[in-house]
Amino acid sequence: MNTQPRLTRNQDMVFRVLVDAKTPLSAYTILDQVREFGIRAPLQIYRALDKLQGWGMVHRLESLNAFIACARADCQRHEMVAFAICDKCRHVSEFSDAQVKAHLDNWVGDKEFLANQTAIEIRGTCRACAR
Amino acid sequence: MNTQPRLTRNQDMVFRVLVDAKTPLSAYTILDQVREFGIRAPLQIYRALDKLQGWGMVHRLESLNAFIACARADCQRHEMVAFAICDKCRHVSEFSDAQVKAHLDNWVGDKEFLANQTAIEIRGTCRACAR
DNA sequence: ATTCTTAATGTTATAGCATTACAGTTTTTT
DNA sequence: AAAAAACTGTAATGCTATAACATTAAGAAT
Ligand SMILES: [Zn+2]
Ligand SMILES: [Zn+2]
Ligand SMILES: [Zn+2]
Ligand SMILES: [Zn+2]
Repeated sequence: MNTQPRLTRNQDMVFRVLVDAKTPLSAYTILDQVREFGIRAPLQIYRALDKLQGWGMVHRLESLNAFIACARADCQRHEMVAFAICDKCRHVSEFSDAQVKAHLDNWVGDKEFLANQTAIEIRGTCRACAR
Repeated sequence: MNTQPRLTRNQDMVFRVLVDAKTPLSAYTILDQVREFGIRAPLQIYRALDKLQGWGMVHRLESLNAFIACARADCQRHEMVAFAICDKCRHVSEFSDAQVKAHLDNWVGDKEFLANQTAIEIRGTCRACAR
């Protein structure tokens, strides 16, 4: 998507909260953590998140209605990314798999479907939580 | 998941609405369509949807917060299913791809992640809407 | 520097999605 | 018949997201 400029004050606050978090956060949880810095409304969070997502710095986890900082260096490059989400501890592993991407691209190509964005989210239990 | 018994009154009403629909419906849209039959509260819809999902008769589209009747004969079998969702007309194509499943199984196997459920949702534009 | 233009911010209100808690009923099993 | 399990009804509440509008800040053009 668009290339990333210098972050504004709100964008920077939201991004920092997500980077520090060990688990995905909802927009309202982020809001709670930046209230002390003068942000008061959900919309301020959602606007910052929209920008950060556009720059590949943050991902939205559709099955959680939550957001997480990108775990990779430069995420707008690999464009199809998958998440393994632990339902016990909420740890999230981000990865990309070229072969999965190839197969899905293949399918949508056959159907002449124009793909914009793909969400792959695996819910389960991580190794640590499985003991 | 569990094998499907005879549907109760509420489950049957909700399922029929979804089967008749041409696009995914939110729980509240379903509610609107069954109010005339005496259902009044969202929870009655969500309870029916939970059961129907467990039996593989209905899928939840995470990126839409909406639900759709399964397009396949016996969906609890193939357990990893993907959706291509048109953002213009909301048409949804359900498909499964053994190779995608194999690659993702491979990844979670390496990480010793115990997968329960996988959501794959491709958002974009269908052939008809692309002209 | 001043105007023009675009992007970001602040605020309130509202819309949309989902669950908790509790009480009652029906169905199935023993 | 009694006990257990599944399903239903209802009200209240909580969480997630956007619409609408006014204001301010930042960048480009003259
Ligand atoms: Zn990423
Ligand atoms: Zn875990
Ligand atoms: Zn299905
Ligand atoms: Zn379409």
